[in-house]
Amino acid sequence: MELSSERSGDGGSGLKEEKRSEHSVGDDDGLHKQEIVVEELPPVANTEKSSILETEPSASSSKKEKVDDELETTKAEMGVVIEENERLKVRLNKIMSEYRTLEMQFQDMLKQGTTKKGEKGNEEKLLEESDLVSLSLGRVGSTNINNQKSDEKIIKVSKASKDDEGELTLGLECKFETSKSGSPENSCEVAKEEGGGTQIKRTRDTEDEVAEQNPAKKPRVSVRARCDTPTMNDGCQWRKYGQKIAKGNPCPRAYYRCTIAPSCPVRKQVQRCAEDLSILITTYEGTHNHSLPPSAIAMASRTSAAASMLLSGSSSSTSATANSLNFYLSKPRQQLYLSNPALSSSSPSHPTITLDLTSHAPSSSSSSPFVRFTSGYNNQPRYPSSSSLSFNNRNLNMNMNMNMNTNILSSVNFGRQQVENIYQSYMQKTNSNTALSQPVSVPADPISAATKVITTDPTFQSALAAALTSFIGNQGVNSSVGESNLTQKTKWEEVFPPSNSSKLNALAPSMPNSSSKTKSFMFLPPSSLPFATPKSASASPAHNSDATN
DNA sequence: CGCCTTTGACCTGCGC
DNA sequence: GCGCAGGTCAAAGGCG
Repeated sequence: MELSSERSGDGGSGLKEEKRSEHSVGDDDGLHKQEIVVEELPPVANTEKSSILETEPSASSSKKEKVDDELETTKAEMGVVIEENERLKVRLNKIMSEYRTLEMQFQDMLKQGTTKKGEKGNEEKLLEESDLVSLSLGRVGSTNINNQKSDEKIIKVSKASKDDEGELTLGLECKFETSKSGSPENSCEVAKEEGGGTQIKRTRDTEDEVAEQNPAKKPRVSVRARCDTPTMNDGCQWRKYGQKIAKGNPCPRAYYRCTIAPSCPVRKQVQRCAEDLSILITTYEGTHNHSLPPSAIAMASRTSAAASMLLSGSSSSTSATANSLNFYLSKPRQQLYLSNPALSSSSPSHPTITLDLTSHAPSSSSSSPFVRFTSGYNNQPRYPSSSSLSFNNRNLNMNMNMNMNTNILSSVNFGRQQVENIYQSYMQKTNSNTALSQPVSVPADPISAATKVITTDPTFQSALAAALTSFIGNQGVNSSVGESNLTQKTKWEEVFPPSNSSKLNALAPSMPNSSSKTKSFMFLPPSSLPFATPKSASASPAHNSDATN
């Protein structure tokens, strides 16, 4: 959405095409998609043949032989496709069986957790949560309060995955239309049903419309990154139009406007973190109304996706309690990562999502690694509008090009087993490729090992980010992602080859064909961080006085 | 000369 | 209503 309308248009049509093909068959998994190809091929071949025969009844024998040859070739190709189809069937069955196993294990874990928590006090509850290395998406506390309910939701999701329209139904229903007539922007319709309760529907044609509806809640995306240069090079051209000393931060805040197009409404604020001057906090606001240079696309898609996520989470007043996402992959003492006060206080009326690409989160007192992001308007009395995506490595480049349906997220939980599976998949891949690198010692505890890898290996971080993103970004609204889909698949398979990715796929029960259906996700190698380059000022010709601070 | 940064003034929203 | 803080405007000056 922050991307150009061109991109939106392209991606949108791509999405639509795929959806159409799904609908035409009424199945939502890759297996049947394959079958589409297989089943549709013969008629085509027959048609060709018959038409040739009919139009040229007096064709020479050589021509007939040619046709026969073509027929043979087609048959051979069909055979290959059928074989491939069979292989995919087997693989899918394996994935499904693994998923069911994992689901059972996870439910057992939840039950055990409920039992234990019933016996322990509040303080121990925190420890319990901490011990559960999980990627939990949902209301903060909801997993504690109502595990039974989340169990039901998970089951609903898995059931929904088998429904015809490729949408999540039953407990969750999500529908994304990439474009509507007259609007290059995306439309998002989210229907949520909680325990047979009311449905919340939301349609968003444009971000501006949302802004009109909630003028005080212009979404913003804030990026925290270590950067020595005055500004991050995000590929765009900016013009400084103001500077202010913000309260609570001695470093001045600089205001920039996008100058690629005169009418572009996108603005950004750049400010050094008061606590750590090496950290640059860049806050983006608005949507580009022009095409972006390639170097800017990555960041734009990232921020726009984060904004979209934020928007999708701010869809309604009730979502304030429902849109909290909480990934944590550590032993956090605090569920929430509180954004930097200097940042968050900048705009209490703006929902802000923070992509934290710094090594250490300011509020993370322990050395315990974490891969966590939180989103939501609640749970943070002081900074009610801020959310954060926080990763424990500066090199982690996770394209947050995802548009989360937080209603889905609220019913998704990753368990320890899943993390282990991710890790093991990663390790398999790593070990298969370690001929060129040093072997990785595998600690006895997979969680410890995973933790170690998370904190040390950007590749795995990217992979994990991919896992999370594919999980939560499946319902892509941002049409720009159509373009990035290939990238995603490629990178994903690099990290988790088909043989190893089954377990990961099993993590996405509601998205049986997540790898091919995921639209809203792209991740880039760490080296492609657009703002990490030493010459980042080239596209941001700012000479901020804050650099002297 | 055009584009950019700087910087003080002004506007606006919010809390008291 | 007032004050504060964030955000924006626009004139002035610098730079290539």
